[in-house]
Amino acid sequence: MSSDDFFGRVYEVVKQIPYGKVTSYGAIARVLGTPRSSRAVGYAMNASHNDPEVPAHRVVNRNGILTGKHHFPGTNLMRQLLESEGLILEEDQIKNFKENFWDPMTLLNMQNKRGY
DNA sequence: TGTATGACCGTTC
DNA sequence: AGAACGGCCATAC
Repeated sequence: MSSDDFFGRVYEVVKQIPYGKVTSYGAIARVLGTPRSSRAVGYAMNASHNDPEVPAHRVVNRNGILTGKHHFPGTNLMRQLLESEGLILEEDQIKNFKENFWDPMTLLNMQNKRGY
């Protein structure tokens, strides 16, 4: 994938989300340098089925709500995937969202500290 | 080339 | 504090 491919960049960020952690569309948009493109991030996730490597279930909205649940096969797949990673869900909302939120910008800071 | 759509977000009533 | 509105960006047709 080329670095000017928006979808590709979104997928690269999503792939970096640690196991058991989640992030938001807006956070991804910010780290890509386009803070207002959160909707486009969601659009990219809609097409993420092209790349099975992308853990799309770890991306929720800023309220920790599983807005993309209905885009997964089955009825509760997204929820089950998150629960299997140790997250606690209240209906379709992540209960301990703040504690398990992972900001992609953290990764960039780490890379910068490493001298890159 | 122009219009319509969406797995969103921040601000404003 | 909760609901409603508008804006913004990248695709699809």
